[in-house]
Amino acid sequence: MKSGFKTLPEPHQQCLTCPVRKRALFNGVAEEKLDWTQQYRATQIEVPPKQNIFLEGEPATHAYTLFDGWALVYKTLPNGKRQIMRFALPGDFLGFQPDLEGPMRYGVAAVTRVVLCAFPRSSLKQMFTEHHDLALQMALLNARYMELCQHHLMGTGRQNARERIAFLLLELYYRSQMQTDVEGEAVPFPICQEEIADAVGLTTVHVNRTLKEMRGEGLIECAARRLVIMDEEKLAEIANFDKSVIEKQLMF
Amino acid sequence: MKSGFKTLPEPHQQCLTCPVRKRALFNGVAEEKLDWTQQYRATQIEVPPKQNIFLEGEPATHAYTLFDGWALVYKTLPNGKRQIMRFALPGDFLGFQPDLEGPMRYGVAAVTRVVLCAFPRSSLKQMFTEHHDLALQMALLNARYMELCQHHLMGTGRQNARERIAFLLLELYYRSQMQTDVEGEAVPFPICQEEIADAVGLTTVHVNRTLKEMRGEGLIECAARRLVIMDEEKLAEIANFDKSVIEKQLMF
DNA sequence: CGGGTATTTGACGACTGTCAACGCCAGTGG
DNA sequence: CCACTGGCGTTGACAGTCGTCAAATACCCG
Repeated sequence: MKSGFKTLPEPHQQCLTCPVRKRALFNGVAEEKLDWTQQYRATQIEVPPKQNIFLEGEPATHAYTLFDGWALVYKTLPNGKRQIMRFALPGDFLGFQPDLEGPMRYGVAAVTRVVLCAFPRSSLKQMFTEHHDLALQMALLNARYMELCQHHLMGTGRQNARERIAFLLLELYYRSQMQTDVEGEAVPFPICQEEIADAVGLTTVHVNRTLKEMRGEGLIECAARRLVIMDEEKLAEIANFDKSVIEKQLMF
Repeated sequence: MKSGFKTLPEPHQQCLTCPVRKRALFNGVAEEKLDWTQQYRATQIEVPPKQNIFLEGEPATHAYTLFDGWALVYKTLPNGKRQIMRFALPGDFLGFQPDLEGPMRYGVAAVTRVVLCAFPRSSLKQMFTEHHDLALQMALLNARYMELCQHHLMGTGRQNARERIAFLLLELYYRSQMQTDVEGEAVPFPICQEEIADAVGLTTVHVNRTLKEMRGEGLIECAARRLVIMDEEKLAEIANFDKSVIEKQLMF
């Protein structure tokens, strides 16, 4: 799958200019110390929509920071059913796992066209060992992803279709809004109903029915890869989404 | 709730003798460097069954390594429904989250009587900053918990009652077995059906029906706080539990 | 022995999945 | 320019899993 990768001629320093600095790995690392990241020969690559970045169970040479676009992190059951763990947005780190260099324990696929900053996985351990700010930062980042995963688990385990979908829409709405800093408007929403279904643990048919219902109630509008939240308050109520608490958690 | 805590007269060094060293925070830290943990004034405490260790949304003074007993990590929806994120077994770390010193984002409760080794949360950051092996170790530990959470999410989102329960039983069976190194026998199983239900996202009634069914088929036996897996292979098949893959992940 | 907690059971209904078909739209090629 | 094709969204009928409600039984501890 990786044969489609295309290496861009951008300079290494691009890696340090991730648009969403505050949630990237290098947040909190002193500017003057960033030079050494070059020694890990970071490279920028581009992946077209729908293409896999990691294949479940397969080895991988690099880990990545997502610079641009959306990706999805998933696992597949032996019977073929897919569960999406989380959607990755710019600034997110992809490819950290307990065995730093072992085969990937989850798959990652590009949703849109995606731009990645690559680190050789073989140097991750050294990187974290020599630069402890990075190790702590990675631990904190990972704790954040854990938070998302736990929310997700709570929703899937204890909420019905309406509630789960409302929750997902709000989560992506806020995370997306943080990227663009444009409030109250339509946010990019590049995922299809099948992806919503695989994320919240429903079938596409039922997701469709639920979205139709929500549109009918004037809660949301979604079309042409964009999402508008019409009645944020009511949607938040449905989702059991306590903005004051969760916003902080999403922001971190 | 914490009023029930009881401080034991054990020496600090107890903290370094967690029975499950290989998965504890100090794994990989050179023995001779462990002295400094004392400076964080680690204390051992004991918590009776059913008592909360962390309350959701409340501040907390300490984080913990679980030395003995089982605990459960949970979140609660505004409507009161509880979702158990994971069961913590000896060696597990409790209380790491993105905002190291902020209010707890999840609750933790003792399942059995529990023995904890406490670290002041206010010194966590310093601890991780000054000892980067610890920061990396924490990141890796956390990645492991993330793995469990993701498996859990996949099960809840994409498997039916039988499959989810089979998976949970096997997970706890293997994790529990690793603690005791006794194979093929009954393992301790101190959780009740309501806790199974809250973990896998079902009702107690349905959990009960499913367990009955499984017992009837000779797959398992569970009573008196103990669990026996009668037909491991068949249970693994039901759970879509690929032992060769998952055992490694559980072991890490 | 008594009271509280956990387990068990049955009847019923709702939510969600399955199957199948149709419509819409964009990209492709003649 | 138009037919063709594949992906995605939409809809309906029906079935099944699972939740709800309610009550009985078993178990544990003081």
